[in-house]
Amino acid sequence: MSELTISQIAQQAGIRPSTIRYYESINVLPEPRRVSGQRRYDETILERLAFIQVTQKLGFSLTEIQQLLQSHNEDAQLSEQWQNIAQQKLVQVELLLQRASNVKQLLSQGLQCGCSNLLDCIQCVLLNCNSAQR
Amino acid sequence: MSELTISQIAQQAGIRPSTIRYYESINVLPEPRRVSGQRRYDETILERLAFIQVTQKLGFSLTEIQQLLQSHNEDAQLSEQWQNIAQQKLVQVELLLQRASNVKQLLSQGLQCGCSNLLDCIQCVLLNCNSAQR
DNA sequence: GTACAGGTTAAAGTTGACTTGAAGTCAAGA
DNA sequence: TCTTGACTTCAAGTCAACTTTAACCTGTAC
Repeated sequence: MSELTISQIAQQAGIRPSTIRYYESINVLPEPRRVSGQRRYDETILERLAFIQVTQKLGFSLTEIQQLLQSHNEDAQLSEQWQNIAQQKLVQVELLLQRASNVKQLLSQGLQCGCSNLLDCIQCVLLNCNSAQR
Repeated sequence: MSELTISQIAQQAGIRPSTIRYYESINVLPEPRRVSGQRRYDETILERLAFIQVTQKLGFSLTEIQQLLQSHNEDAQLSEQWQNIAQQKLVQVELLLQRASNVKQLLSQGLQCGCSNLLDCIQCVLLNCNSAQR
């Protein structure tokens, strides 16, 4: 039941207080309760912030994240809508995962083979050349 | 040896001609040869554009991408620099891969369990609840 | 030869995601 | 009571990554 201030939350989440206020202003975060005008949060907000951070890194816009987070206490249509968005996003995440593992391979093989630039490495990976070429 | 115009390249890469000119202006793409003032490309540019697109999605800035692409025909120091950047980036990509697969699990399990919003689903995934709850 | 489709540049505008600044409120401590 | 530190709002500023605009050029088709 511990109640945290905006800067405590910010610190734990690794972001700035202004970011939290901004998220609230665009409805990505709900309005928290207040103590003499100041925001107070419980720790569940951290879960939400973590989700926002990861999905952002995955290329979701804040508008999309807001849609994902907000088909709540609404009718069945919106629940369907969330399923649709989630389905779309799932496809995108899968694609990104594939491509990311290609880049991962490119980078790590590049580090092994000792190519001096990336386009060399692309060739190197495509040709499956493992030998160091200095 | 087919020579393609800027809009043909743009179409194949799924971007706009203006983006290609922009990339050239910030040295992410090399200056192409010209025919009476107009840019002409061969298809290898598509490889480079594909790489740019993926790495961008993975969170690299254009400045970082430029660094990765440009430690070329330069001395050994720059080659080392590219190895350093590649090493750093590899760590980031691995982290992102982990997190992405969490989100993937969240989204796909969310679709299975029929939760009507994401925070329910986070709970659902954490509690390992597989049953549909309507 | 003139219209037109598609290219060119340089500069200004846009968008998303924040950050900063100014001016004010509030509670606790000296 | 007065200062201090941490909060508040609202508006304006910033930054990356493009896009749009305006004015112009060029090769081909009629």
